[in-house]
Amino acid sequence: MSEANFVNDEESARPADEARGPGRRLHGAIAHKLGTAILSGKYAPGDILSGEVAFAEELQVSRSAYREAIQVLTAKGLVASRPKAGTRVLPRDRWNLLDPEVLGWAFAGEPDIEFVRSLFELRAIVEPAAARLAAQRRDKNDLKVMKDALAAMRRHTLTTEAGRAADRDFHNAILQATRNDALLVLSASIGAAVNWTTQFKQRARALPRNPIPDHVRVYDAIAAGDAAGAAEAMNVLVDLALEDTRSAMELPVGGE
Amino acid sequence: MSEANFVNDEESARPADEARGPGRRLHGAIAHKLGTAILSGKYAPGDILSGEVAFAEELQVSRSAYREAIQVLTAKGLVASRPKAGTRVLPRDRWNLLDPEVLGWAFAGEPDIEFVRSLFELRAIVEPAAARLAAQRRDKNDLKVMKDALAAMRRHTLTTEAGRAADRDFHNAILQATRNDALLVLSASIGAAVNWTTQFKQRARALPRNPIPDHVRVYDAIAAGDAAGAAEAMNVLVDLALEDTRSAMELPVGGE
DNA sequence: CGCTCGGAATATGTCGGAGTAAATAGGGAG
DNA sequence: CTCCCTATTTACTCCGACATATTCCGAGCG
Repeated sequence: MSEANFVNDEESARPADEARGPGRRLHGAIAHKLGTAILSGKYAPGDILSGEVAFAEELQVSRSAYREAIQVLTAKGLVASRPKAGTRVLPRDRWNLLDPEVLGWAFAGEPDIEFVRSLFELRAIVEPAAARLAAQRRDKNDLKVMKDALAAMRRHTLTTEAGRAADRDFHNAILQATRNDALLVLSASIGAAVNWTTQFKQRARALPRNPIPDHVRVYDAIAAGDAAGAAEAMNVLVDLALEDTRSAMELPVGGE
Repeated sequence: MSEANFVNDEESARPADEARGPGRRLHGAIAHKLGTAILSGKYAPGDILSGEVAFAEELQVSRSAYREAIQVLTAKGLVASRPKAGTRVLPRDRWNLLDPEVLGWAFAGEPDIEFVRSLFELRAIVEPAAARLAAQRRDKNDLKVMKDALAAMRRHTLTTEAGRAADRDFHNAILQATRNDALLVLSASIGAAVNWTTQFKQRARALPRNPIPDHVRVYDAIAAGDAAGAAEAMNVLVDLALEDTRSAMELPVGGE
């Protein structure tokens, strides 16, 4: 129906250089620009973003556009505004790091290694438990989605974007099968970690293991309703991914 | 520097006692009103919020105020707006349920039992693992914060707001000690679940166990650096809280 | 009778200005 | 010399108007 693609995900995809023109979602572009600047450390916590008028003039946009962007950042816990005091960057523990858009900003430039480590620890904690719940609660449709994702992973390799998307879909289907809304919100964070794994391994030219069999083991346990087996299989999968990524991270990022 | 306490958050610290008070900014009040309406199910996913002008007239505010509120909801993934098509409520899996403000909206009215269950499952998954990491990484300051929180829990009972705040502080300190930013973001969600536990048990007049000894066991294990013991002790703590809440939830909410 | 193209209506996105609250600096009193 | 009160400056918050993009509907054509 027409409601299917109502959500336009391609917002904030273009830089703000064309701010003057009839761009779409001007404040989205500003928010992207400021968000990446904050996440990359260009603005440190406690720093002040000089006033509305200064920024609006610098970016050649009206104050409203800048203001709406600030509103977005405020809603995500990145900044706080007060009269006379200006807009300040909040300390990191206020940031909503699991917000999909914030994650995108974090991975837009060179993501912080410590943050990637945090994400992998989150995976190692959440995904085995999620696989356990999924084994108990999955229905036929969940299994079909997982099976299709596995097939897509086999068809395209992990070297293609389609393959990585299938990988994310597989992990997402497990979270969906837990019937837990709070866990489902983590899908963006876990997807980012999964994506980072494959992309990083590819960059480091270290693709020592074929991850498909490990995924199949997880699927089989979930399909069989084997909760303990699913948790253990997922544990193995995450541990291997963590190990590969950790060994790859020791090397300098730019291999060439 | 003197910039330390710039973040006087009088909006995220209070749970829901000042729900109707327009103490915040105007657009914040609108966002609260609309957010609670969406979270309570008054607006179902896919529903359209009639145009800006209609709402602005209905609420007796200007379009900008309404618009900024919509911007906040959009940033939290609750709604999406397109020209001519109006503003629609997104499906639940897009909502950022772990956002502190969204959580506050969810608990403002009668929270959904299924959602509370999801939050408790999240606790059961994350907190033992967090205690394990905390036992390995905590420093003296972390232990001091936990000890102070325990003392405050003893001084005030769980029946007072101060006591509940101390309870949340204790669990928060554990997350802080994990040195994991991704886990730290979950503090709001876990704090909401913790708060709900004590408040609900109080309402149901079922306070069968003194939770302090369980907390002390967790603290001792973390202080001793006993990772496995900390995880197990936290496991017991969460299981008991879950059991108590589950048995209380069977009863009708209004005990009188 | 069905499809396509074009115009009009409508809701969103954007802009600049007025009002208000807060922090700082300066002056006066103790 | 120190402390408190007040006035000014500053920057956010709110408001109404304009521009623009998208959708719906109708007319014309095949």
